[in-house]
Amino acid sequence: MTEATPLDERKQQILKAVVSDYTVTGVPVGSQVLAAKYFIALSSATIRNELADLVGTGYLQQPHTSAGRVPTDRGYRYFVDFLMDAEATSPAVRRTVKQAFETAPHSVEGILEKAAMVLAQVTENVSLVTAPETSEARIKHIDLVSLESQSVLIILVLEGNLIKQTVIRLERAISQEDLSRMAAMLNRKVKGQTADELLSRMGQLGPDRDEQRQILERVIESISTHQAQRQSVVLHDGVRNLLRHPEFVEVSRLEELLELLEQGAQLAGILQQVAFDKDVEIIIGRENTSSGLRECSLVLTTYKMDERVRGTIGVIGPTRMHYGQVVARVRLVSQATSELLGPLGN
Amino acid sequence: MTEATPLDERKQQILKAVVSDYTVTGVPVGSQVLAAKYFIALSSATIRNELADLVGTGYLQQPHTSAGRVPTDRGYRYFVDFLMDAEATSPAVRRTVKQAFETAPHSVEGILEKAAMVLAQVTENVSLVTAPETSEARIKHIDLVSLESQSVLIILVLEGNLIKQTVIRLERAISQEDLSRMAAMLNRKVKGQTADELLSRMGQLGPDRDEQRQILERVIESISTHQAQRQSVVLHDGVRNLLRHPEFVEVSRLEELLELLEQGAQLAGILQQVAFDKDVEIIIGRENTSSGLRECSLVLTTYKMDERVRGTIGVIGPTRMHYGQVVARVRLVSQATSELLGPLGN
DNA sequence: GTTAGCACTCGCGGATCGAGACTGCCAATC
DNA sequence: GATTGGCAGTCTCGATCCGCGAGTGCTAAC
Repeated sequence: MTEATPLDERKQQILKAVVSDYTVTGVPVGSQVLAAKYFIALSSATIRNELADLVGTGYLQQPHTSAGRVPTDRGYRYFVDFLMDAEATSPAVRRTVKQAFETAPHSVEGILEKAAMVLAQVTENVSLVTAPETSEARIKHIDLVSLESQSVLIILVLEGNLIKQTVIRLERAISQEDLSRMAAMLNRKVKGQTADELLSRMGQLGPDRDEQRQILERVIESISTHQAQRQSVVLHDGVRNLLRHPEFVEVSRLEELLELLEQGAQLAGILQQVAFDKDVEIIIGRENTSSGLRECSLVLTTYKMDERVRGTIGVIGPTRMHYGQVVARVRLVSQATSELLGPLGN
Repeated sequence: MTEATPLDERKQQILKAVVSDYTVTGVPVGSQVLAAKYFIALSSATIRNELADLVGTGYLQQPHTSAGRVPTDRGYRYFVDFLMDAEATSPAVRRTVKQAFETAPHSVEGILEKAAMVLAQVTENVSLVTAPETSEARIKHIDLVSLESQSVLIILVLEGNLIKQTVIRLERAISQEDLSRMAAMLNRKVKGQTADELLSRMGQLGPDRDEQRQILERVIESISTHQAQRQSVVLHDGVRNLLRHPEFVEVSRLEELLELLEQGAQLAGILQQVAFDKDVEIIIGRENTSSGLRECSLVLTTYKMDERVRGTIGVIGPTRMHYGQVVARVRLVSQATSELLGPLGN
């Protein structure tokens, strides 16, 4: 592309009109349509001149010589950065979101699943939600259950009623009574701390308490490995929505995207890089490092729990999407999710 | 269709050849191909006569006058009932399955997720797995965790380390110490019983133990509602595999199917009807009651846990699938899953 | 700077056509 | 009576062609 060119007012308005029209019709926008629908004071010839400039500076492109204009990634970028109107979400959408969350269970996972579902529904795209960071989540409760022989099931309740489980094998069999006593003791020591804190205080348990120490080590390990596992999983919903978009009649694009979604790891990497301080982050087309997302855009934000940012939530769709609306709805669902997760924090 | 016509040996062989060839090539099979590849002793004219008969009796059809023959649903049915060879699974596939399960966690959910994943992989179709029946699952452990104010988190460990959680609100606040005592008591009473059994013995807790009774009621309720919820969810994986099948270049078919998968309830109904006594059940094309599955086949079997049948596992794919291979692989994964779930039973 | 006019380009959809693949049928053959 | 070779007929598929319409770029006039 060429260097950043400041656009004069009229060029901005024309770019805005092209993006707006194209996102709803899906058809390349011609000079006559623009003159008739958006710029009655101007002739199509004038607009043609401006369009030619916008093509020259890389904000627009033509699929072929005698077609209308289509925004480039750069055009979309300019649009979302400077031209996009702040849109209010309609009452119908707010109601949909509210109702969806009313039936959500009292657990982080349940709420996030609902969030993914309703976000896909209201944006008509694929929703993405990362699992929350747990390494600094406070431990609420620990329980030990005796299984057969020397196996013990460790149940860990974290903030947000997030439950983790691991099975460990001990060197000798321990009765359920002993395990319960041990669990009670662990609870007193451990409650309200994070895995990180625990790790640094491991020394306080003397070497005499061998089994307790062993279990505690596994508890910490369980938190962090679960963390690693979960981070490569991205909840998503609404793949069927993509099929309605004409850009996916070619199945090959869909295939790349599905691969990304079903394996998850690469996608998780992208979502993790979302700046936690920004409001809503938009990644357009080739701005994506992943080639499968060449013609897709991501609209991402974060959700909070207990006043801290804990994960990413957003949508993925074709670059030709109604950014204003999608941004508003992603923000809405993110806020609703955070509100719902809040009271689970303690 | 016409009445059931017994097929003579040669017609059977021809039907078998048509199905076999069509499932691998995807192209309607002509008389010359059949004569050259499968029946060198016969002329194409003879085969044409036979083919015409098979069309007349409804086992085959022609897409148009000058095309080869394609099996009808009835043809596939005859094939899988009488003609299909028992196929052995290749060592490579066995290894894939084994390796996949080696990294599975020690919980029902984790194992079933892995099963869905690997089944999709080895059959190159979409895998389906229902959650296990829990109404007659034995309770292993109960734990009560005090949340803020009067809320209590009930954690329930069932057979197979299946964990369920619910939050309830009590009429008065109870300390964690009291809750722990109550949990210990509940554990003694409840351990090893099923929800059904508990329900019938509710009377044994006197009315004086009001809170205990209330909690117990919620425990039972939690098992059964979770049951209802879970039953409308069908684990699945491998949607991307479908895109490789030429029958899904038309996106509309895919859309119907995705809708079925993402909502789940209807599909769950179908899967539940799988006869638990049969080995592998195959449902072909229009034999499906659901219109979205008109051109799909299901290959289903069950998995066991603790010697009892607990759920359904299988795949969904286009009617044109390699039934012999798919059946063998579904069976393999089902057995591996059952073996892995077995030791979790106690 | 704006505009009307005009020649030009190009994609799209429909029509046409020939090649190729199979079939069904008939008459000859075993 | 079953089987077979031959042959005319049918139909799809892909390539090609063509005209329409949409839209452009350019030029000259305002």
